[in-house]
Amino acid sequence: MGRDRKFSITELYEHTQVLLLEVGYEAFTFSLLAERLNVARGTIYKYFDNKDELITAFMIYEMNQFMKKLEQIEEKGDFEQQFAYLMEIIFERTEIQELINITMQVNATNEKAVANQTYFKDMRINMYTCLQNFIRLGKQEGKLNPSLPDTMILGFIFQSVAIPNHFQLPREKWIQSIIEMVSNGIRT
Amino acid sequence: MGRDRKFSITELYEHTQVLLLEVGYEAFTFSLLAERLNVARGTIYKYFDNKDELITAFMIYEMNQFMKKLEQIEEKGDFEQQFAYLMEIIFERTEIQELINITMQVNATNEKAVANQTYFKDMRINMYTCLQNFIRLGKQEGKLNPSLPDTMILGFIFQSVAIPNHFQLPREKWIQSIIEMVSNGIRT
DNA sequence: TTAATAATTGACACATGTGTCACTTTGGAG
DNA sequence: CTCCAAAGTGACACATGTGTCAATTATTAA
Repeated sequence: MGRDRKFSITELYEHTQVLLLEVGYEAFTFSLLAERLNVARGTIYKYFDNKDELITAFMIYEMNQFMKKLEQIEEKGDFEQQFAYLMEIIFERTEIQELINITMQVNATNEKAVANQTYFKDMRINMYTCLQNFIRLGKQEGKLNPSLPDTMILGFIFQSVAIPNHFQLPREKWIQSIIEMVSNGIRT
Repeated sequence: MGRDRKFSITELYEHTQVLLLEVGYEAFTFSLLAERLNVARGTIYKYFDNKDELITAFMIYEMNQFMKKLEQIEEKGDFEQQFAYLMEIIFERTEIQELINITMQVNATNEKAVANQTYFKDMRINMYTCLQNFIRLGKQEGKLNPSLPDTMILGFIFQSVAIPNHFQLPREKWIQSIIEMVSNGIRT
């Protein structure tokens, strides 16, 4: 029994994402979020004790979505196909990298938030180790430079989506240039 | 006449930088800065009307420092020497990129801050155009991939310093890997 | 020593965010 | 229809940041 909810947790997460990208971690408030959800601020406290707990929980949700996609990489055949797939899902969610940076700003003190953050950090490690297979495959197939540390290769790939497009190149040209640079660098 | 100042603008900028990198844009306050400078908060208002004006002024100062170094690139001879020099000064000040991202968060309303921000954005454009010669030289010498847009190459170079070093590789190895990846990509 | 001047201080009034909680609303079970 | 539990509300007390300004302090020219 009990009355119907005015919003689902999924809806809450969606607005959280939009707001976080709009205003950043520090300026994100329960007041703002409540306004977007058309509920009283107090309502949100029924679900999350505070901002840090909410944001860390949101990021776990977000990372899970991404991991589901990421895990499919193993079914994609050889290195070339896996590489193409990885770039595809990264550019499908260019905001993930930014959200991760925002989440890194969280300095949790609340117990649940600390637990969430620890869990979230483990997920990042998991992501890297999950992709180690992909890197290893690339090196085995002689496609990746074996002298580069695996983690640096991964960091490089994920960082590349953050390259600014100040001069308003068409998105397709932008993506294509990045993939070319990640693959072969800037030199001839 | 008049009494001696308790701090110079340069000192103020130094503490501003440290604080901005420590706590980020939103959490940066005059209270915090005043504490670091061992003065009353009110004192800072004699020099800057508010946080946005201070941060934008600081970034102009910071960019000027960097530009002084950057402009020397033309005296460095051929493309290879210029490239080495550019990477050297970028890694000498890895924080510049982060500070630029922080400054991008400023949403100035105050008149002086808006003017500063406009000026700051012009400086970035200047930096890019100043480096266009460098890119052009590289392409002329047949060292840079001519199919890549100049601005993308520059964005790629500057973005690369932000690659995280989560797994604590020694700094030298980290820098060396980045330069290798920027130059030749991750593939063999 | 004193007057002029500039730097500094700290209290004040205001604004915004936080976490809590007694109270209200809603909807289904009986 | 009545009652209960879950969901939602909004006011309260508190905390922290902002911008201002009259008063205080330090320095030096005369």
